[in-house]
Amino acid sequence: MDYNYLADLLYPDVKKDISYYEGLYKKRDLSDGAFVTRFAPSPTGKLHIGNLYAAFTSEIMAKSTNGVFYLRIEDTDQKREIENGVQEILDDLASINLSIDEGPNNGGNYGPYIQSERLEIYRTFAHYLVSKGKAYPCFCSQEYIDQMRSTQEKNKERIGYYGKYAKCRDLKIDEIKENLKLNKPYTLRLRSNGDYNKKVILKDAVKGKIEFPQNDVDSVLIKSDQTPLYHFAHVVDDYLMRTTHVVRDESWLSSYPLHAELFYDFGFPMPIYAHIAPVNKKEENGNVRKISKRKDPESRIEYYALEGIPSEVIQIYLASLMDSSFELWYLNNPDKRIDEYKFSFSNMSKSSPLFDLDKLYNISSSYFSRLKASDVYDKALEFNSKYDNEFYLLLKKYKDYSISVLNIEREIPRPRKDIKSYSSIKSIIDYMYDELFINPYDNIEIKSYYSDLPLEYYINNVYDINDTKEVWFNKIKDMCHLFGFASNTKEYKDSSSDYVGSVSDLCEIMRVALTAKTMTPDLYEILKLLGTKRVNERFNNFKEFLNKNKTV
RNA sequence: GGCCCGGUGGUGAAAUGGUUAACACACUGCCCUCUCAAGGCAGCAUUCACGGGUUCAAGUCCCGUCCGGGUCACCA
Repeated sequence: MDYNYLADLLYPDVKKDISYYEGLYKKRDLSDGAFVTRFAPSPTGKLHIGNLYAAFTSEIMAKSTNGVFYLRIEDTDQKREIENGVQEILDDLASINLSIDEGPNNGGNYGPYIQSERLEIYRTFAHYLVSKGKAYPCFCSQEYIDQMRSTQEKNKERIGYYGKYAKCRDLKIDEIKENLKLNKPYTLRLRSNGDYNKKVILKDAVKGKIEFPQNDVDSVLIKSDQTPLYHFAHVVDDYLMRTTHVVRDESWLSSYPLHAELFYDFGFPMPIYAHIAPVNKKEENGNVRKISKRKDPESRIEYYALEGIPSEVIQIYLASLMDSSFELWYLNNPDKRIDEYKFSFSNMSKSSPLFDLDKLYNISSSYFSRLKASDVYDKALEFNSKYDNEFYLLLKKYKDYSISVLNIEREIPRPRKDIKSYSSIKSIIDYMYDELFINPYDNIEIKSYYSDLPLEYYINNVYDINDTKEVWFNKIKDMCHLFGFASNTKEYKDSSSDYVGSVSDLCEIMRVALTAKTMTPDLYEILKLLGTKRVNERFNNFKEFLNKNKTV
């Protein structure tokens, strides 16, 4: 058969040849050891943390080798596509701050980066394959395929379009012409030369050496609607975009033999593959499964936006999932950038990690504790402008004051670690704003030692806003005995029956009066920041509250 | 079912044939402390899925078994 004739018959519109595209998308001029990686999602809905894990892995490997990371949208299946799918992917990636070098919105010399805009390229490459006798049109109906499958299942044979089941493999040119004339829909299939009894070897960057039987299935390359299937598009695109490392989910492992054959047929060099295990999730009942957007709210990207977990934190978490040695390194080098760490595929776990929210929050609170107050303020302002207008306006109105509040026990060697997300800030400092201190004592449990007398004494005889912390606390200790409190906890523990409480209980009265909470940051700092007027007000209000509740 | 991948504490995991199986998160206790958050110290917990074999020596190498997962589309 004259394959050139067949190729022109099937693709009469193809005028260019593959060397045109090879010249157009030249080998990238990068330094030795630079990786070219990509993230190639389909616009079928929001991303989840597992997708992000793959995307981040690709990005960080490129970044840490001074390579290129690009985004390619795989939208060749219109049936599954959703509205705004591309935008959602872009938003999700932006929310964890991945730096995309090339993509639909970033430009680049290897585009288009959306597969539906590359159809002419695919047709040219399909034409090439047909002209080499490596692909052929298949007019088999869905009914035939279904029937073939059930026969194979019944006979316990391997399933697939191969060998004697590949009816269209050896169609005569006249038959093909006849079918085309009748406008019969057809797919383009690979004419496989593989031998199932021979091996093909994958040297995977993560999994190591894996042997498979060779592919001998005449897989569909181009659908009857003329759009390519993943396998075909992957080979063409990753070659033309000069990808050096294909990072993808391990579920692709089993289609490696097909991909290997396609690369071979085209005569293209193969990229290095890194098949990574998907992120899993443990259910309440102990079952482990792949993390899911629907079932696991914390797997959705919006969860982190809503919680106010910084993108850096997510990156640090993903990095430690990728390579647990990173964790130790980062602990010792908290000021370095993530990409300064030398990541390696071979350090990646071969098995699926379990998603661990506790660990993420732990990383988050450490992260927050290292920030400067003004940085926390800026980001908190930004966060609340989206999610909490009331708090946003307060932060904005009392800028310097708010920064001081956020600076309590911060920017010191062992800073507080109570903030774990931007959304948690409000509940930690809300009492510092009169506007949010409304009916504060409603839920206070009045303890036996609560009394307004120490407050009264404190404000009249002790309080001096200019005291240092040490002087202040010594004064507090001194006044303990006047009201039956032990001046230190040891004293109280030794003979608790002699006292109504200890100095910590005395402080608790002040703390509750000022903040309506029993647990807050440093009391001294709070007193200072609230200022004389408000301390007076709050003490008086608390006194009123105590009196009212005593009589009832 | 065929093919492929995986299996070290509750979790992430280190270990490259060589002490008592690191470290981090979580949990528990103690210390420190005006409460909390921290910080310090200690503890809990892995018969390295199971069974054989090789070796002076096995989590590590070999064989078998079991369990979990993936894949076998005109989805990606």
